[in-house]
Amino acid sequence: MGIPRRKEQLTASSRIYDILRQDLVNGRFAAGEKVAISALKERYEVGLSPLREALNRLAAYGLLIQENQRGFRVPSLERGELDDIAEMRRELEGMALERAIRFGDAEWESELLAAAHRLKRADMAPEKVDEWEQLHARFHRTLVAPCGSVWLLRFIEQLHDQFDRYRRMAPEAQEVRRVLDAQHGELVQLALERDIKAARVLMDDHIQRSYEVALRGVTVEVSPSRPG
Amino acid sequence: MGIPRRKEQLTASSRIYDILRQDLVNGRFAAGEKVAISALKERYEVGLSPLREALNRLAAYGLLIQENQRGFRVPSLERGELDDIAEMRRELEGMALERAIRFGDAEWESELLAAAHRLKRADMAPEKVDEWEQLHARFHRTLVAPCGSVWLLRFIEQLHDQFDRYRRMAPEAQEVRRVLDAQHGELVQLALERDIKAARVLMDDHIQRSYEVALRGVTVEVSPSRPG
DNA sequence: TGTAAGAGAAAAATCGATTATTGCGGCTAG
DNA sequence: CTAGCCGCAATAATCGATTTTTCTCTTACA
Repeated sequence: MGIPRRKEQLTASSRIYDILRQDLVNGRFAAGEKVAISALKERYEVGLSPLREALNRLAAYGLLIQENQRGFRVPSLERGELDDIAEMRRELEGMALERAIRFGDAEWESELLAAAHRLKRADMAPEKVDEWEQLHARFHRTLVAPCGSVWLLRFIEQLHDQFDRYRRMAPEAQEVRRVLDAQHGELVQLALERDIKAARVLMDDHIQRSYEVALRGVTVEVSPSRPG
Repeated sequence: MGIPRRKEQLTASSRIYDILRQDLVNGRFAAGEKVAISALKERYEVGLSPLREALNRLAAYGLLIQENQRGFRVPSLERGELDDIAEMRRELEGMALERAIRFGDAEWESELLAAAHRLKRADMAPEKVDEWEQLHARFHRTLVAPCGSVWLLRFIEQLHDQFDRYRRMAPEAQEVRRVLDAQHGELVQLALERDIKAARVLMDDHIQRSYEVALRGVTVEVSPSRPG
């Protein structure tokens, strides 16, 4: 099955880009930290050129901050920025969901059910959290996929990556997590019923609750010893 | 006046990035064309490393398409994509304008009047068109600047660059141009009056008319000899 | 006449070394 | 003391050369 296309030969740049993007989103770099290029070079066993190309891409994407003549930094976590990201997620994902429900066909319904099922079944044990995150991201992508705008999808993806940096820094919130997981199922339900209005309301609530979880990662950051 | 900040020392990468971005937006590369890296190297008198870093950034930004192991291409101009870009501009700039009118202060009003005036006074002679484009972009930026969301502004900027690629490819449309220019003044008027609803309607119309101009650049592309 | 294989050229990607800039310490003049 | 300046070490940026992959053209064979 599938087109017998030539095997997609990845470059070192693209490989390291994917890895770094994951690691940044998953909070494996301290927020605000300076990126030591030569350290990364060893840590990921890659040459300078592909590494720098990957860093340049990540900066253009918004997961790193580039300062001329002084390299790259991991963006710090700011409450104001999280507010902005969450607000934009509400706006754009709401818009996309509405369109997806309007345009999505039977094939979409199947994929949506499948994605939701896989996510529900997935193990959330600490060592399998990366896998769960993949399925979670995929579910949300599937939900809005048939919205008809590649640019809208692109922006949403970008915002998701930004948002997840905050969420993954925050402490676990089991009670809220249960509610959020249940909402995934409800979103599918409303999508299949083509209830645009209710779906938007639920999506808003879903993002709002996620936001409140993510927020705990920011406010906790304030050190009690330093008044800054 | 201004903070006595250290002089921002540009890197070769950043310099070439700015230049290429301009040239891409202004249509100085044929749509769909393959980017010959070594040709650019000579054309812009820059080394391979900074050039490649700039190209990587541009691809992440969406002004180039990167294909592993076979370099970079200039995106082709597709009607469907222009539709998407224009639609998103309407949505996002409408949203941003509404917020800007709500949050903008007196300082904003001054800057807006100034930007509109500079644009109106600007010469549109063919050899000064780059300057006019700068002022035009700046006017639209100023209009939505106080919307309160850096991400929204970022997306709008990106869409503007995409949109302008199409618009600058299209043949001149003097009559429509006059209407569009007049609308700039009317937008300022409505912004100062804080008439959110009317401003959004006008912005929608403004983008729609610009879209229709830009569209002429796409449909003309179709060769009469080939029926595809 | 069509298809596949392969050599050689062209282009992309990467490496290793070099150059330029910044950041930090100590030193000195006021 | 403290502000400012020098020089050194660390780091970022860039260069030139090399390796790897793709592209193109030719030839062989069915």
